[in-house]
Amino acid sequence: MQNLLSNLKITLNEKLYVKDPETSELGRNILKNSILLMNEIGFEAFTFKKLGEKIQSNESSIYRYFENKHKLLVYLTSWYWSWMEYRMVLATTNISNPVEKLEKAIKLVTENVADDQATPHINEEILSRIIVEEFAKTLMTKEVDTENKEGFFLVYKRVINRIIAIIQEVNPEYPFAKSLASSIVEGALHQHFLKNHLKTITNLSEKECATDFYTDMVKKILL
Amino acid sequence: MQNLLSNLKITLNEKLYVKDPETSELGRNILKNSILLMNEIGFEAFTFKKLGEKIQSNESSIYRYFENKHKLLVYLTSWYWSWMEYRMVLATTNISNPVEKLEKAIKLVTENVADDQATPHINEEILSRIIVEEFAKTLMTKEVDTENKEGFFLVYKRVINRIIAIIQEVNPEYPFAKSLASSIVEGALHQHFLKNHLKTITNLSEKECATDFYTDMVKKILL
DNA sequence: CAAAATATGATAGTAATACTATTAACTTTG
DNA sequence: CAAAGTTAATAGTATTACTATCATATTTTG
Repeated sequence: MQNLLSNLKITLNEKLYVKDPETSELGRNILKNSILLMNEIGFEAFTFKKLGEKIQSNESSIYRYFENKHKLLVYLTSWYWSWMEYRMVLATTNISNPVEKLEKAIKLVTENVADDQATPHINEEILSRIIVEEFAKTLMTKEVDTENKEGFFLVYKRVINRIIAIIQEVNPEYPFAKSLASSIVEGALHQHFLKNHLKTITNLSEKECATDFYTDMVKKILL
Repeated sequence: MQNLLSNLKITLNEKLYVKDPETSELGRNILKNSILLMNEIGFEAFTFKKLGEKIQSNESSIYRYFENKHKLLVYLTSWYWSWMEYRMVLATTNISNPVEKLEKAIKLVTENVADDQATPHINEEILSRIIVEEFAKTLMTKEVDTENKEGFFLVYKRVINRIIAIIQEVNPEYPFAKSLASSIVEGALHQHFLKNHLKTITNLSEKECATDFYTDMVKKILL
């Protein structure tokens, strides 16, 4: 899988950037360090000026890659969901049993993420923390409808649509396949957030992941 | 119920405000119009200056009630959850059958909200839209742990704890009561968000609410 | 009812943010 | 080697998120 991944370039919606950050050293440096800095200080306190200082480059150079920090966040989260989709395809193709397929897909979107060595400039473990803490902010803006039309959230929706398809394979009679799939993906992030910050209203503890909760849920609902 | 509510003053954590907005005409005006303005232009574009213009008052006067717009949002969302808790208590006390109790609680947190005439300065219908679009932002900050310790999210957690207790009454063997309860409350908001903006990944349509989806889910999981 | 306390309004000012524009230096490529 | 493109450095603007001060209006209370 590492070999496969190292040949795969994750290509994202061109509207997300001014200049493709994967095509230059500075661009990859922006990606790498924006993940680190955003994880350290949070999206609100994150600025291109601070990032410039961190990578010993200039604010204005970063603006040549991304229009603003919102689009950078959408880029990073799209990258994550694209990587997730790739792994989901790998994990579920050639598995004939739909239940097993669903279990694998759920495991992927609910478990704790480890760094994938195949992408040296992206630390997936840290990126997944940003997804837990900040992903909702990419959607919750007044521009969500415009940006949705421009395809900013296509990758995210594609991941959910794959899960919807598997749910329908498992039980074609179930009437809420879409809501169930989106609940699992969003809900898993939320449970991880709660385990980090509001521990009293989740059953997940310290290093536990949300897989058991959602696997149990899905089986009881669909089987 | 309207009579009961008109005698009930919703009292919130004193750390959320500088001066209690419920104690003056200007304060109530700030609450009323911050809900309207935030719904119109969204939390990011919302400023105390714009609110001042809207209510024909001064920016600096608003700062005498709230330190910043984040705390105002936490105040408004706490108000909402407090109102929700009150209605939940009313709807579930004296009902002996736990399943029926759970159904009523789920209905409350998943259905579309209508304005409650008992509170003239708060439009609950519009406030509920702000909850759907902005609530996650009250939690997703770098200060969440400090603010949680200061009790900013107590009301929200209390609503969830009431649902946890009912779930445990219905099925004491179920091992994920906490995660299920928090999933329902957060998930319902998210499904409403999707129905407004990303319609393809939810089964809810136009004016539909999330009650059927979650009632079905909970019954299959717990019974 | 007068003095004191409090609430509000108006204005000014500051530091930081989120950019845009310009110019210069350096690097790559045809 | 000249042209084109990339990056760095600097400066500048409008807006935001406040803080401080002072005047005035209103309310409280002794």
